[in-house]
Amino acid sequence: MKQNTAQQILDVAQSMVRNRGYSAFSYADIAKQIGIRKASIHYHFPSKDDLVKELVKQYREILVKKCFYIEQQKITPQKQMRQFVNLYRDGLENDQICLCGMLTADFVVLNSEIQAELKTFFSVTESWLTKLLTRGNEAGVWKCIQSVELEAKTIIAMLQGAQLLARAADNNVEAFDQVIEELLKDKLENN
Amino acid sequence: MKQNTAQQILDVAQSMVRNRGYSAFSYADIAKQIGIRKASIHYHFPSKDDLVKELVKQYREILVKKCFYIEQQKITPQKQMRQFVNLYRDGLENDQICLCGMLTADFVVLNSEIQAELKTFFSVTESWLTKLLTRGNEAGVWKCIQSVELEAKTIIAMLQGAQLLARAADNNVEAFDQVIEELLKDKLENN
DNA sequence: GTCTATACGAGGATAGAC
DNA sequence: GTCTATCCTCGTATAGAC
Repeated sequence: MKQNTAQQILDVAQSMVRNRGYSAFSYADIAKQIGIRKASIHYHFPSKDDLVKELVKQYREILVKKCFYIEQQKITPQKQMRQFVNLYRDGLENDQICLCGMLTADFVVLNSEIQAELKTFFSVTESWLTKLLTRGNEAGVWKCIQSVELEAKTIIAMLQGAQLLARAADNNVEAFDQVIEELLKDKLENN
Repeated sequence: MKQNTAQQILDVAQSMVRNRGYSAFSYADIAKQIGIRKASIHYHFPSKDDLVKELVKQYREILVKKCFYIEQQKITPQKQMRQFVNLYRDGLENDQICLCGMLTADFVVLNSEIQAELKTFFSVTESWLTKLLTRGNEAGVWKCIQSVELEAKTIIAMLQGAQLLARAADNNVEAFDQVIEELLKDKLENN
């Protein structure tokens, strides 16, 4: 049951960043929550930037795995879209918005390596969505009027925006749901 | 040409918050940029929370005025929608996202008074958009399938999300434009 | 209103013992 | 790997002179 300290640090840090952003969490916060000392965290992640960079990288890699899992299921594109949306929705259920959405707000404050990780995150997500939309198009279930790439970008913007709105309504998941259903009504079916 | 110090502080602070968020700007930053001392800022705004609360309040009031101005023009609903969208777009041109979008990311860190100001911001914006959509509906230019309130909420989510995406692409206004045109193509016409 | 001076704690980070 | 101790800077805030 017990995992190694580095991963414990990453887990706690992820939660904190998703709630407070880059500038408002500290090594002291993490140390307190885990029950170790600040210096121990510096052993695993020498600087805050090292930690956050690893955070984004891991977050992205796990998302890619989840997307791959969705992709290889033998279900309709609509159901795959639903599962994708649920990746974002699930976070909200625990009062957490997307790590990369949060950090994008802090974009100007971050060093260029972390910025690059964020760009990769959005690029990867967009590519995956583009593939999904293309499959749906070819199967004749959707008709993307313009380009699938643009449609993908739009869906990502929507997910991020809907999360923000939900947060401003005290993490009201229903607000998120309403917006998503409205915008994706032609692309979803019940799961 | 010279304005009073309090307003100068608010102006600089607004710019900083929209770029770095609540936790990553300081009185020292503002003081430096204006050319006064930290203590002088405390005279005008005793605490950081006082300053930010006033920031949001003023930002909202100015937005309301701009919306009122758009509303009373004798132009089509589509053109009014375009002007509304441009309120958000204009900020991006100067590498600034919406103050309230930024602060919503920091929502958990803020005190309840500031949170309330933010809620008011979204509530006011949503109401205004709802009115616009209703007028467009009644004039027969749009057909909002579901509720106009929901449609309004959706547009706001979209604007916030599109801004975030643009920021992650180094404040690429084109990314913002593409998403907006895609989503509002049936609700806009060229300005 | 603005300044200097200062208090006080927090934040990021390192050295060196265990 | 984790600890104690420590450094140094920054951030928020106040007191009191000008």
